[in-house]
Amino acid sequence: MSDVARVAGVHKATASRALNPLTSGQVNQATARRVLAAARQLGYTPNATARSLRTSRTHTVGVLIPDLTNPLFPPVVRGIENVLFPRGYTALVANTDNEPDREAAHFEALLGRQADGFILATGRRDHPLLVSAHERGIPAVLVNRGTDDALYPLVTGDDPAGMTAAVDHLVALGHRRIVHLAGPAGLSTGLRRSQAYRHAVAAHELDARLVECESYTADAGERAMVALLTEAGERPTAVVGGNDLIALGALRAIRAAGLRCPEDVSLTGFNDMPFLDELRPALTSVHVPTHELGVEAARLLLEQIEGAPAVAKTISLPLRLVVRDSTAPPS
Amino acid sequence: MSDVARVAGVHKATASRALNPLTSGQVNQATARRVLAAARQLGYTPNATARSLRTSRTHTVGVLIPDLTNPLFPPVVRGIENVLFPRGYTALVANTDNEPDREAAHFEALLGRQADGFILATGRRDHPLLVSAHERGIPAVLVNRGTDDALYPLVTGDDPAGMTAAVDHLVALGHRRIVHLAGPAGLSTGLRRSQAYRHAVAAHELDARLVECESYTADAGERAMVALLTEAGERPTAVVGGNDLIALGALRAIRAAGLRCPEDVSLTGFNDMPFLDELRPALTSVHVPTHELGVEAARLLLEQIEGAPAVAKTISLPLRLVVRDSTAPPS
DNA sequence: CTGAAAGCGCTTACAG
DNA sequence: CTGAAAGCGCTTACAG
Repeated sequence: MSDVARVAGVHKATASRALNPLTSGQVNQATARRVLAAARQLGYTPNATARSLRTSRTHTVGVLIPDLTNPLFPPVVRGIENVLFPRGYTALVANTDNEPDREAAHFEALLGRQADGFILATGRRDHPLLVSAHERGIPAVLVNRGTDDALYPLVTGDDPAGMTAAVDHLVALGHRRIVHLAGPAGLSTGLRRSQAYRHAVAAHELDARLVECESYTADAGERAMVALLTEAGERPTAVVGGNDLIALGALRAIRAAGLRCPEDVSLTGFNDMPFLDELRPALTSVHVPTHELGVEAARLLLEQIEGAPAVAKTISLPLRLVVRDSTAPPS
Repeated sequence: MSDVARVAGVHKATASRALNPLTSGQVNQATARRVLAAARQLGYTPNATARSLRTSRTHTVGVLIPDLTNPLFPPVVRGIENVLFPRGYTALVANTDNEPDREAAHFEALLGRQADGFILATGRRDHPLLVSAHERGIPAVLVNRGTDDALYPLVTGDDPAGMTAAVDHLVALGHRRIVHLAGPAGLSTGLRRSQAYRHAVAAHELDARLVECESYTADAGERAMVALLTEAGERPTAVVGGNDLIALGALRAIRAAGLRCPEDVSLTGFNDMPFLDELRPALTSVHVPTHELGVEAARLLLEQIEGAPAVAKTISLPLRLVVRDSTAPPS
């Protein structure tokens, strides 16, 4: 920047003002033009590090997700990026694998890099990191998964409505024995969907039957379904997966047991991850607007960074059931 | 840090030396312990911004990918992160959507943030950005897709070997009319795989027949397959997709035409993206070790950042054909 | 409208 | 082994 100032024949303070859109009004138009020209000529790129040190704003936000490899998260991250980038922010994405140590290590690293705020999509319902962040006045927003103590805004899908839509659909098809392969109760989505399932079946005066999976994975879903199929008692005619991966695992177990979907067992997923359409049978699922989740979270975070207080409100985005080929009337 | 120094009763220069593992040897052990204790007590986190300004190293690398939502890239990014994070680096991931303007804008933004280096997985074979980066001595590594001018190291799958394995497999099953639904020739993978396809069929003294798709998407694959099926001449008995998405689109078109896979048309993909196993038929594909690609790229970048020259070598990782249910002898 | 000066929080050659 | 000082590249109150 000193070079730019010299070429333009002004003091570097003036160059700084001319180059910053917010302060360029304080500078004579002709002078500003000269500075801009000099900057272009020299191929000048402002040093964001120096700027940050001076202003104590890095225009950087930390995004903590469990695992980028889970198809739920890439669209969330893109939604976040799409609102952040045009406003001059960049996202530092870190994968925690739902391990508290990794999460804490990344959180510390991001704090050291002076992130202006955080978006957390990580799972546990109980979250010591957040308490200390809140005490320190650090802006943050939660996506998809809440914590028991509401300290920060949460952007999430309307899981109860989505779960109700899935159960109602199965009941309308004529199913009476509808089992829920639930996500871990230690995750807020797992708990919330399980509760919604109980309410939904109760509303139809059906019995709740629920198997908790160890994790939101196909393998866990397969194990749970195998266990369910070897249990005594009448076989269920419909299974509601806690998410799509659990449903995929259940599908494997259904086939391995020599059963057909949807003829013998109807099956629904949750999240509507990509390529469900290409499966045979194409999987009925509850669509979650993941991109919009990211967009809303980024907006709320930006508001906080710009001074709005961290209100622990919840923003629920509507979900919709996408009916495909894995659900049919019981035979 | 001044606070830490005061509490420990030393000058901040000494505190700085004690806190940095590389310089803590220069400090009396007892003094160092006092500083560490003070830092812990105050909950001190070093300000990476200030450090960067002083050392002109941000421990940050820019990762430019086309689209995080393409299942090829998340594992690459995780591989990158897995080597970067333990070494104190973080990745700034940006999506370019293969648009030159977006790419240039992100590149500029990352340069302004003083990224220590770049990993580029973006597509075009011709790349003005890279030329200017190279002139400026900026460390960089390419992943998966190379450029025509070799300026930087490239880490990629051994596409020719993968393509040859796919064609050989189909020939061994008895296929003679094998078509390639190619990726765009403007992308280096598209060109490279097409060439390998031509060589592979020529080696079996078969005619090459190739349809170029507009992009690496299911829709483009579907359009290309529809066009192919409406052409005059003998219908092919096997189709080699330029990637899995193209193959998925081809599968749609095959079905829409009332044909069965693999009975009427055998089909292979490329990349072996997640969940191909769950498709019916499960798709035969060439497995690309995406995580390893990211790991190797990050290693090479770190070497450059630490002073190694940017040698334009190519590192080819082995690929292997995963045979599933979408390929069978012609009927 | 512009300049001169101070300072953001570190690191590191230079003395001692 | 430790301290005092300079400086990384910006921004911004304060004068003029």
